[in-house]
Amino acid sequence: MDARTKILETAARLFATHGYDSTSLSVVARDASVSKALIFWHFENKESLYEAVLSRTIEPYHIDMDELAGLGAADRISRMVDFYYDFINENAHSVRFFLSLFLREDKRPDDFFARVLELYRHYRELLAITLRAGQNEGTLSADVDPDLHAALILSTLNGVLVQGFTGERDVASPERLIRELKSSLVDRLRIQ
Amino acid sequence: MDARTKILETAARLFATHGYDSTSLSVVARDASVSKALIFWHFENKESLYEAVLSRTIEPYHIDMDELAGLGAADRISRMVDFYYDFINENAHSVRFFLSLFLREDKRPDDFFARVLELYRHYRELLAITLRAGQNEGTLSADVDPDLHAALILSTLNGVLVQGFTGERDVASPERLIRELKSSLVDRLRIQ
DNA sequence: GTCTATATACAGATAGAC
DNA sequence: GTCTATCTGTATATAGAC
Repeated sequence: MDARTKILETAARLFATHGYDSTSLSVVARDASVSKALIFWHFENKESLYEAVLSRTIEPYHIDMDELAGLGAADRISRMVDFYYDFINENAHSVRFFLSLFLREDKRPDDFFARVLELYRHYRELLAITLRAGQNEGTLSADVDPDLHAALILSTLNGVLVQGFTGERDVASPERLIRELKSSLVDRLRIQ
Repeated sequence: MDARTKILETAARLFATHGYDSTSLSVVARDASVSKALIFWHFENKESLYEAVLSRTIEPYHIDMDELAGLGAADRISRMVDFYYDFINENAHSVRFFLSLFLREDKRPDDFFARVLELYRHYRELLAITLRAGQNEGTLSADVDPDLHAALILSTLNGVLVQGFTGERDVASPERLIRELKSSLVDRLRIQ
């Protein structure tokens, strides 16, 4: 691996765990086994390095809802819930990082946040569209507002993932919570 | 207001918005209109100031579930949901701050986190107890696990508050989400 | 209790050799 | 591309006058 990549990976790990200000370039250099000066040769300054790290981090984020064809609306939603949960698990470190950035008022590079929010909205719209389709087909109960209920499902998913991040899992594992979510917020809408 | 209190309040605001490392004592001193040296006279060092701030922040946190007597189980749960939501709104700044601390791996003073987690568990237990009581009375459906369902309600509440923090409220306001939460996760359990 | 002045360490960033 | 040596600013923290 070349030095530039080594720097990026090391910085990504440190930024994500300690934050921007608490991560000194001296430590990045030491952990990446390069000199501080080399960081400034590859990146204009600390902020540029940070942006390069965010850019790399967000790169694999995408929504790809294939293999949903042929399923009923409720099953499609159920799969979408699993998709979201798997995505969070696969990207746990960076998702946690982005969430912590959202909660801080400073150091929020708007470009990246816009992209994350866009993916988020897109996913919510897919949920809402699927709910509405199920209602129109007559396979899902019509007594919920599709947009509102989609937002609730997403909020619950976020709550479950936050729960996972805080390490509070004595009562209910994330997996059990996801099953209960599906049971209470998806399966109850099914019309036989 | 005495200087010590002024320092504590200024530091609380700055720590909460910018975090520990990004908050310099020079800025705290300037915003509190005191000298840097005075901070060190009142507090041993920056970390002590931080702990004093956390201690003050957490002080008003408590769970006080009065005026629930006489209500049926479902209404009690509904009130508890409102209680949680109101609590978050009243303490939005500090709750947001604590949540962001939970997501970082460093600077987690364990004493305070233990206290916050204890309140959290206590609230969840109150929910679970009330659910179980309703099932035993026959006013709530018995086809959910009380502990698991209580955890799900709490996860959803947390998701709604995170949603509020991220500023994503175009589709659904927190208030509408809370109403949908009650409708889907509480009212559906009612047995007439 | 509160201040000014200062010590000390380390941050981000640059110069210049190789 | 990569290094060592160094500059400059600012951070935490202390000394000592009032």
